[in-house]
Amino acid sequence: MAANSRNDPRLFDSSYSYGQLTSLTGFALRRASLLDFGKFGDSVGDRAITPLRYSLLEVVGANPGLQQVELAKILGLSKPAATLGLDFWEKRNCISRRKDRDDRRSYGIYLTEQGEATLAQLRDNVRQHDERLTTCLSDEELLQLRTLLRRIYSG
Amino acid sequence: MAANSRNDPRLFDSSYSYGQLTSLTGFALRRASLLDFGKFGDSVGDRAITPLRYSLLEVVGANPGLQQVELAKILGLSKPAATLGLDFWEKRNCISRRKDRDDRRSYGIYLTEQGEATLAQLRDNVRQHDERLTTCLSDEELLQLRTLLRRIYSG
DNA sequence: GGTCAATGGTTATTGACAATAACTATATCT
DNA sequence: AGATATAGTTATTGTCAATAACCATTGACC
Repeated sequence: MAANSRNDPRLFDSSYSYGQLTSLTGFALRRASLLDFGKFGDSVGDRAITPLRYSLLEVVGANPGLQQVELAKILGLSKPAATLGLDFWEKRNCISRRKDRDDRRSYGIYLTEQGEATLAQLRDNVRQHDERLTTCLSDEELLQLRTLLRRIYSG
Repeated sequence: MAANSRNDPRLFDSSYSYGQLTSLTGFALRRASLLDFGKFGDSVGDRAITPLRYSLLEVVGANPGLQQVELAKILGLSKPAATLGLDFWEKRNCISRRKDRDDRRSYGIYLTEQGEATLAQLRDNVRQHDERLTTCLSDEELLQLRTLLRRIYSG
C-alpha cells in the first residue's frame, strides 16, 4: 500500500503560510528526507527494509570483516543499534559473524552468498528509488545538490 | 549536554568505504537532517522543543484561527499527532483553542501573548541554529540548496 | 603473575514517538 | 428523522533507539 496523503509531505499546500519555515534549510531537509523515507520500503519491495538496515548491509559489503564497533561508528549508531541491525540480517542469512582469532571479544562481519545477492538486488532498487526522488532535477543540479549536502554533513 | 559522538553523524569517516551510499541523495538528506535534528534541542535551549513542535507553533502563528485538521494537513501529520502537539503548547500557555461559533465541532487555534513571545524568541534561535548548520556554504550556495530541496519536496 | 581499567558485544529497561482504530460530538444531505 | 461524513480526542499498539547494566576478553601496570 502506498503512503497515504496524511504521511506524504510532498503535498505542499501553498494556500497557507509557512511563516519562517520555508526559509530554513533544516525544514527543507526534513521534508525531503521524510518523503524519501516514506517511499523507501515500497520501493525496495519489503517494508521491513529501512534505509538504516540497507545502509548497514551496504557498509558491511564494502568493508568485509568489519567490527561491529566500527560499523556503529561509521553510521553514527549506538552499539545496541548495530547489534540489532545485524541480528536482522543474520536471521535472513545475509551476514555472518566470525570470531576474530586474534581478539576473541570481537567479530568480523561478512556478507554470505545470500547477502551478496540480496545486496545486489537492493542496490538496484535503491538506486532507482533515489532517481525517482530526484527526477525533477537535472544531472547537473543533482550533482550540485549532493555536493552541498555532503559539505553540510561531513562538516 | 551536547550530543555525543555516537549520535553525531557529522563524523564522516573517510577511512572506510561507504559503498553506493555516498552517491545516494536520500542518504545525504538523512545524514544532514539527523545532524540538524541532533543539535536542534540544544540550539533552542530546551530539549522538549523538537523541530516538529516548533513548526507547529510557526504555522499557527502564520495562520491565526487555523483548524487542527488543516494544521495536520499542512505539516503532513496525523490527527492525533496534531492534537498531541497542540496539547504540548497549550500546557505551556502558548496557544488557545477557541470553539468556532459556526461549526462547533472545530476549534480555531490562536497564539496567546505568551505564545507570540515564545515564538519570537524561538524564531531567532532557530534561524541562528540554521545558519550554524550551513556556515560552510556561501549565500549563493545556500539559496541554490534550498531551491533544489524545495523542488524535491514540493513535487 | 595478578589486579584493574578499557574494549567488544549482548541484554534489559525505558521512553519517545507516531499510527491506527475506536469513540464523541456536531454538521450535512436526503 | 435518519444516514453519512467530519473535527477532535482517547486508547491501543508497535517500532525504534538510547542508556545502563552486564559478560568476556584484552592490555597495562605494579
